[in-house]
Amino acid sequence: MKKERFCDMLRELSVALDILGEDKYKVQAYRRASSSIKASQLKFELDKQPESIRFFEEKLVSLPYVGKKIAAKAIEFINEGVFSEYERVFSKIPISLIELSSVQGLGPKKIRKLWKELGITSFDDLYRCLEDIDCFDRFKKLIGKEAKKIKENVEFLWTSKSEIPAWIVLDLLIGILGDLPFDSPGEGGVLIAGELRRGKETVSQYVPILYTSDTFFDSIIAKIRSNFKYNRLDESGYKIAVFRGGVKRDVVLRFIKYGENDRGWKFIRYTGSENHLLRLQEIASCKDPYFFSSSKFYGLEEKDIYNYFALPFIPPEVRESGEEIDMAADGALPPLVSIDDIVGDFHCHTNASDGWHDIEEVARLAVSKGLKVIAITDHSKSSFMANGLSEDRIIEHIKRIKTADSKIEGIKILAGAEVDILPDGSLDFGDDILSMLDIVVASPHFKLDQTPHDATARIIKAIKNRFTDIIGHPRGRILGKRKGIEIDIREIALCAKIHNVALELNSQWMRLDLDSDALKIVNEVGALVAINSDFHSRKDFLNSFYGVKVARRAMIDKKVCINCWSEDAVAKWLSRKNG
DNA sequence: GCCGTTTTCGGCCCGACTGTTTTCAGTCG
Repeated sequence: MKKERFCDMLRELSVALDILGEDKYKVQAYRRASSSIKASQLKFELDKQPESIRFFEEKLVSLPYVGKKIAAKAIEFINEGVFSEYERVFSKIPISLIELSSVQGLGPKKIRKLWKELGITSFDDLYRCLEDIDCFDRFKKLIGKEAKKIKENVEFLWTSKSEIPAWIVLDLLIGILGDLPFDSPGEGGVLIAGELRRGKETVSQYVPILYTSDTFFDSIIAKIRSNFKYNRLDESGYKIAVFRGGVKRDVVLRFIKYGENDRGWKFIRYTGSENHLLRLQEIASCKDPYFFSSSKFYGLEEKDIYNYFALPFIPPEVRESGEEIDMAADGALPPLVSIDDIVGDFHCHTNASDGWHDIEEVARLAVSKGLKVIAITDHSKSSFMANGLSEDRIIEHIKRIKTADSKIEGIKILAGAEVDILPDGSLDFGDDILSMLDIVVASPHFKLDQTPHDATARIIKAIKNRFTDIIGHPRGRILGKRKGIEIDIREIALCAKIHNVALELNSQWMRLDLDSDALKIVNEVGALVAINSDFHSRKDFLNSFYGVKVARRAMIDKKVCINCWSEDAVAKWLSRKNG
């Protein structure tokens, strides 16, 4: 958790220096160092021996983009909990100003203007200003014609403020618990319930956490107190202010104790959803609000309680509208994909574009995660920012992938690319290059403000390209930041089905794109689905577990999920374009 | 601030878009 905090601080520093008008390469250096340390395996633990400090410093400096100065800041941070450069900069600039950088259309220059000339120092300030006629007038004078668009973006963020992207809470909980127990209780009997257990992509600020052990609970609280500056315990739970993701969010961890006898119903009660619980009560013809705590459920496990209602166990992810209960009663719940079924990952980046590891490192990590087939899919040339590969570079890259494939045992490595879908729907590489690739993930990355009609036509055209195998993150949304394109998902799913193209559920926690509602439509139509990690760095193979939860919400069957297929089945599917 | 050297300082992923300041600054991906 210390490491994550330090990386966040470097990133905050980078944004602050940008607003203050510092050299842009210095700004970039802090940002890169933050990502580099985050992607590393380095642990932020240090005893005070000079030996171990020197060893730690050597490790830090060996990381890309980390030099002596940032290493010194890290050591200062570990010893003091903060570093002087951070304090120096944030004595000049309010920390809450950082929030404004998550508004689309506001860069460092405009943020500086808003701060210096309108006295706006936080996202809430900005929202209030835009709602006020006089203040909005001054805002328009300052910003010019883009003012209206920025106002829309602020309102989008404001309305989505009560919906916290799940990843922000997941990151927080990993920091506190070290693990994410959803299915069965972890250390101290801890089980994360609520919307996160149900795999929702955005959640409310209240996170129910169940536990049995008082000593473990005490250790968690001690950890929160020592590690979070902005926290407070009140009757609703432990409130922690999280700055991650730009806008400040209050997350409230509600700790609920359970024992041997009330475990079953508490798991059900605190997992929800409300509609699911109401439907269960309807079945029992009971209006008593304390229904679930009644003695008839004492000593029963979750599954036993469902049996009491003559139902099979209902997976948490599908407990939503209440209709799932009737489906379960009819035996109509399909077998759902599970994380253990995932043996393939068809969207992985290396340091040839914007990933952090080379081909062999990625493959070895994949082997250690139990994967049997992966696709290396670095960016194509139009993704300049991501160091996308030119035609010459991708040809060389394909050769390197083939070499790695022959060298590394226990996994099939496909030579692929994540090829940009250009605004008109054509792909960023010509047929000569596309035909050399084992697998093509076609994804939209820019010009994401098209009309629904144009955006749908763009994706449809990409599906119809005979070399396309998967449409990557079809909407291009970033949770809590960018809406992405609006597309006619039914039309796209129908087209994908005809052309035997898979639609991706990109499991990057900031994307989760397609979302579960869209996937329900894909499922109805019967098109193929790919649950991919969009691997960039070491921790990213973890992404898929939450992606799988989102897929389970949509009741995706493992038969249509290409990540569950054997190597032979994948090869057969990919060979269709040779016919 | 980092890197890679022609070892001590210059270069650092960059093209498209937008609006307006009509020649470029600001932002995005």
